[in-house]
Amino acid sequence: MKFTDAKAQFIQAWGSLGAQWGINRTMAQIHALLLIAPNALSADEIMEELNISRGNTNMNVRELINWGIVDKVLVPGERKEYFSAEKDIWKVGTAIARERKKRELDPILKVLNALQSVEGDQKDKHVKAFRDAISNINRFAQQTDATLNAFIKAEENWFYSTLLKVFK
Amino acid sequence: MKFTDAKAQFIQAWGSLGAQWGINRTMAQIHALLLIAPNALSADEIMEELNISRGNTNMNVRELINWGIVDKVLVPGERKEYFSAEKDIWKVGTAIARERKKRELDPILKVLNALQSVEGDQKDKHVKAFRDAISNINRFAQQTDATLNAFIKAEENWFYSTLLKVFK
DNA sequence: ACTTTCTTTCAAATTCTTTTGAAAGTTCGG
DNA sequence: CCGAACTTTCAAAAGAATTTGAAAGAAAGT
Repeated sequence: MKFTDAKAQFIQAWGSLGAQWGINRTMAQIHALLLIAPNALSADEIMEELNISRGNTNMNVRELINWGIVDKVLVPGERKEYFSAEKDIWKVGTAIARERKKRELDPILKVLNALQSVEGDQKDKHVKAFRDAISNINRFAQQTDATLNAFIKAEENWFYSTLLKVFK
Repeated sequence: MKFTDAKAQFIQAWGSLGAQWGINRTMAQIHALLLIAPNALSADEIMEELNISRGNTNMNVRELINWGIVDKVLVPGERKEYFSAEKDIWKVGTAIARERKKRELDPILKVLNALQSVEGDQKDKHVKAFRDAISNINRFAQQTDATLNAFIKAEENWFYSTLLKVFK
C-alpha cells in the first residue's frame, strides 16, 4: 500500500471511530492527522490537508486541547501557532476516559442518586419495579465509576513512575 | 420526589446518556421505559408513554432486540406483541460491550492491520512517524480487544455458572 | 498609533439524522 | 379466501449537528 493511501485511510478510519463515539468526525480527523505527523502542524496546514474551513479547524483544535490530547506549540521567532498530538496512546486513552466519564457517567450518577429517594407505596408494583431497577443500575454505575477511576489513576501512576525513572 | 417525576427524569437521563453514546435517544428511552416497567409493554403502550409514532417505536424496538437487551414476549391468547427488557444490568452491560466492539473496535483492528504493510522508505520521516504511530495504536487496540473479550467472556461464564446452579 | 499577520467568533447555510404517518404487508380466525 | 388486528416499511418532513466564511479581535513589529 502506498503511503498517501495509507494516510488517507487512517484518517478516515479514525474519523468514523470518533463519530461512533460521539466525538465529531472532524475533531477525530484532525487528531488522526496530528497523530501521524512527524512534527507540529499549523492551522493552515490542517485546513489544507483536510479541506476544511478555518473556523472549523479552530473550533476542533481548541476542543482537542481541552481534552488534553493536543498541545499548542510555539516555535520561537514564528508568529503562527503550531499543534501537536500526544503520541503516547495510553495517555490518549486515559484522557478520553477521563473526559467521557466527566461528561457522561458523573451526571447519571447524580440523577440516580436523586432518584433513590422516590416517594413510595411499596404495594404499587410500578413503584417497586422502579426502585429495584434504579438500585441495580446504581450499583452497576458505582462499580463502573470505580473501575474507570482505577484505570485513570493507574495510568497517572504509571506515568509518574516512568517519569521518576527518567530523572533518577 | 413523586413517582411520576422520577420516572420522567430517569427516562430523560437514560435518553441523553444513550445519545452521547451514539445510541439514538428514542432507542435509549424505550429501553429506560422497559427497564422500570413491572411487566411487558405493547407497542401502543410505548407510543403512548413516550409520545412517539408507531414507525419510530417499531424501528427502535427492533434494534433493541437486535442488541439482545429486549425480548418479544408473546402472551397466550393475545394477538399483540409485548416487549420486556433484560433486567440484569450486567447482562445489559456486556451486551452493549459486545455490540459496540463488533461495530467499532473490530473494523479499526482490520484497518490497522492492513496499514502496517505501508510501503516504506525508512528515511522519509513522514513514513517513519506513520509507522510508529500505527504500530503503537495497534498494540493499544489489541490490548483493548483482549480486555473487552475478557469482560464479555467473564460475564458469559458467570451466567453459565449461575444457570448451572439453577438446574443442579 | 498603524499595519500586518494571525486567531476567534458566530449567524447563516449546509449536511446528516431522526421521526412521522400513511400505505403495504402479515397473520390468523372463521 | 376474506376481513380484522396488528406490524413493517419508507419517502417526505422535521429537527439536530456541523461547517462555512466574513467580520471582529489580538498580538507584534515598526
